[in-house]
Amino acid sequence: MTARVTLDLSDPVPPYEQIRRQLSSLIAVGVLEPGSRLPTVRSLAADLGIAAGTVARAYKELEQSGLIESRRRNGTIVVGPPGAPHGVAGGDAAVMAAVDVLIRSAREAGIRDDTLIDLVRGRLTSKLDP
Amino acid sequence: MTARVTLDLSDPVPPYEQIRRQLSSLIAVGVLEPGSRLPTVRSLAADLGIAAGTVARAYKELEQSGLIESRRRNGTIVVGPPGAPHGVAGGDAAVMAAVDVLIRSAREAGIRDDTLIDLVRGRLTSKLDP
DNA sequence: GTCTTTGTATCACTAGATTGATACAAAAGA
DNA sequence: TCTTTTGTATCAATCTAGTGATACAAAGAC
Repeated sequence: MTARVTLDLSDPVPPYEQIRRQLSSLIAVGVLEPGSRLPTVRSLAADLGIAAGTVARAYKELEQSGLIESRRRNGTIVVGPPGAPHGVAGGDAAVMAAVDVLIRSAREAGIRDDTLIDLVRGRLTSKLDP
Repeated sequence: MTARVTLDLSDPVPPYEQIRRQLSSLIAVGVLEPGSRLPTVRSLAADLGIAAGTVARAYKELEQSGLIESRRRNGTIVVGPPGAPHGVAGGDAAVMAAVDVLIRSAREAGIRDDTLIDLVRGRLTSKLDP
């Protein structure tokens, strides 16, 4: 249960952000279910060969996003995604399906992955007002 | 036609990246159609109050993504998105529709915007092998 | 052929981000 | 109550990315 997070030091994305992204999407996908315990900051740091503070930073940001919850001495557990607070598991399934549809149609249209991300981002921000 | 790009200096995202993202999504959405002329690096830089090299960097990355094409003395024009090279306008419309469906279902599920981006990213990378 | 307008390349400076180390704080358990 | 295990805070060192300035190069206009 340790090796679900990987680091690529040649990636320009900094380690704490790699950790954050991977855990975020694992939680969003449902691989990490609410109640799951994450490794302690020290153990994950040791596994990855980095400082504990780096893992702590990733955890902190995930907590601010409402995906996990850290308590001293108790460790860190998954509480999200916050979308289906009443156990409505269908919500996330619908989102996942929508993601897959999007990716398939984007690939068919020949849109690059980076461009697709930009597209979603742009659409998200432009949907704030209306 | 100049003010379609905005800078937010308080945003941690650097200026060149803000420019890149905005133009990328404008092109992907179709607001900037193939053949459109982008402002010159100097004029856009002057409008935004930044150095020309900063705009040039954004343009360079967009060119590497295949979205625009720069020629000396000729300026820079939109050539993409590369998805519908034969004028199949329906391709991008399908992608746009998929994006909207995704955003709507994510909002209904209460998923944060940042988390949604992470989710799409994670799904994109995990879809490389299979 | 010259001039002017465009993008391109380079380079040093600065500012900020990231990290690792260390010390601190809380909370559970013996 | 003492100890241990966890997360948290801090802080300085390093490193890298981003920028602005300047000079260069190509290509069309005249």
